[in-house]
Amino acid sequence: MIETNQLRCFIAVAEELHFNRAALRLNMTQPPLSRQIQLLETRIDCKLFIRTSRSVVLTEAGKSFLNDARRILRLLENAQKAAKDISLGRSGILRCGFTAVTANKFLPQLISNMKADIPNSTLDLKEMVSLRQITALDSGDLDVGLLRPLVDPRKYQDRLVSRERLMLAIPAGHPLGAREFARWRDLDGVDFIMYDSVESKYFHDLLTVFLARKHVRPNIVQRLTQIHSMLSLVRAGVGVAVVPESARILDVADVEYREFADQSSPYAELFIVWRETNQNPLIPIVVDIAEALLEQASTQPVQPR
Amino acid sequence: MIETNQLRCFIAVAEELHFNRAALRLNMTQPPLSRQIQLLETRIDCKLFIRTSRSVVLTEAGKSFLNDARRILRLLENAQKAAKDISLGRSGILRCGFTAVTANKFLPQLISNMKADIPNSTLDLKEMVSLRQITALDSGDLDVGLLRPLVDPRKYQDRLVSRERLMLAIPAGHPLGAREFARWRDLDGVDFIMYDSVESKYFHDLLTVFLARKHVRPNIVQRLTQIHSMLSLVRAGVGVAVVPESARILDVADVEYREFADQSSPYAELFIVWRETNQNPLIPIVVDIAEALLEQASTQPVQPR
DNA sequence: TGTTATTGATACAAAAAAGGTATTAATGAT
DNA sequence: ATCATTAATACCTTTTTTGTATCAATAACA
Repeated sequence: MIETNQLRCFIAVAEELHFNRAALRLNMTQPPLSRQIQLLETRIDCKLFIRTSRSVVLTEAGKSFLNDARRILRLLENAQKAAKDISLGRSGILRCGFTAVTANKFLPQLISNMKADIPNSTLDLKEMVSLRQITALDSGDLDVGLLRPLVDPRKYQDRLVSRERLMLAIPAGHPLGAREFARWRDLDGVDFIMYDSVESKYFHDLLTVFLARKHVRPNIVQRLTQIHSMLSLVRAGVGVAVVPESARILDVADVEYREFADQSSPYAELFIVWRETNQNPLIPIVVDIAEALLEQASTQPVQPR
Repeated sequence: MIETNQLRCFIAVAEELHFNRAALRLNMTQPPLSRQIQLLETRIDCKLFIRTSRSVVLTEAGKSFLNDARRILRLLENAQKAAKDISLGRSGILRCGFTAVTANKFLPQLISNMKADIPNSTLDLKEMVSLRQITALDSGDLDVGLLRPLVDPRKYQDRLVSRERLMLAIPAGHPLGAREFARWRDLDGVDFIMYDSVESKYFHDLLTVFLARKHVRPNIVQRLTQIHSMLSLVRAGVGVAVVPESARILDVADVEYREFADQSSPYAELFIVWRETNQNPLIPIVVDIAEALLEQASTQPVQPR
């Protein structure tokens, strides 16, 4: 069976294309190196180098194997480091799902706080819609998810980690900008850019329910998924939109924001969710960090740049 | 440094959670297995198992390392297999130059036979004129070339892979279409579409030499490079042309073809060419396949669609 | 509570593998 | 034709791994 030492020998020779220099680099002499390479070649049962007594070149098979050998050694080092870090309780890898909206404000903060508190930890981030995150939690592809509230509490633990006000986004100079605070009833009949009912189900439902309760019927001119696209249309004067506060970070020119005066205005909530059975020691740590962010956020509102 | 053998030992113990059973599975005795695991633990510098003298359990670090160890061994096996496959020519990349005319008939057959015989192989096709292919073979940019005979036999290996008759292409209703077989002498003074002397040097020289020997002087009204363009002009009634049999595949409407009665009529030959020093294991295989196509072709002439 | 059976660790000798030195064989350069 | 370079081979030494015998710890059971 192939040993990693042979991989190291092979990589050295492949990089130097010279047995003597390679041996020097490996702190050994040339003959045993030659034999290690021969051994390797008999084990995988194919020539890796073409040697004339004057030069050494990689075969096609050798090139392929060089790639793989490098990758394998890299993986081995990572595995080693990961195991040690875990044993020191210091870190490890946390696979974390997130939804596109999260990326605006919450995620950057989470990442930087994670780095500060647990320097050796790795957040393995994967963007996926809330529902997909749930299945990934089940299959073990994710350790935690950052998603909108739609979770079956029997199987999952969750904590609220972000709670943002919704704001009115209007093009500069729009009549609704005259007031310092927006009023919901003013949206009645106004050209309005709405969330897609499938792709952005959470925001769609949130707004639809709230508008219906307020008996306000804006004139929906477009349905979109990406908040960024919505703001572009707002800027173009297609209509107004209601977006979470963190959308300000996108910093779209010529778009202004107004808070709603009405204190009953809905919040967009974000939860961190994980399976109770998942033993990853980073989970309680990241949950703490994420919860701490909620408190920070409530005292320090988003400012436009 | 960690050796793959230690990974195998570790996986066995992690799966059996029992040193004796694991040792049995590894065809060894328990004491050396214990020491291998200890060695592994000192090398990655963390405990992988919690052993009471009665039971063995994985630590968190051990669980992480088990995942990685399995993945690494799997990768190693795949790497081994991939390298061997390439060396056997069961997979890999063959960079193959071809001339535009080749693409009509020969190349599609070659590609489909390659796919059938060596499913994992990739033909990396690059269209270039014969001369350019030669320089590309020298520089190592190509493994094989499909080109017209103009090769210095000292540096290259070559094999004939295609041999086609030239045919007369005429617009429907042209007087020369009256006969079932064309005669070269009938071309004397006839409006004729000729090959470009530079870009289509091979066909140009072939025809020029042959016509001169027959003392036939057609009236050359146009010089072109692309056979397809020539046939378009034939169709438009600009003149007649002499094209390789495989041009029929282009299936230009209102153009008819006549074989030459004269058995001495020239052939258009195609060779597969490679450098003897090129070790790509796919070369002998593709050469075989290409040669086999010649035999097929000689018994099965091109039919118009 | 004492005995036994089970199980991983340790000690030491034997075997295998890897490494080192000296030399050979092949070949490009002079 | 000779020399220099370079990978392979032969042979010996050192290191590593393995196996046998045994120990130490402990759970099971009488």
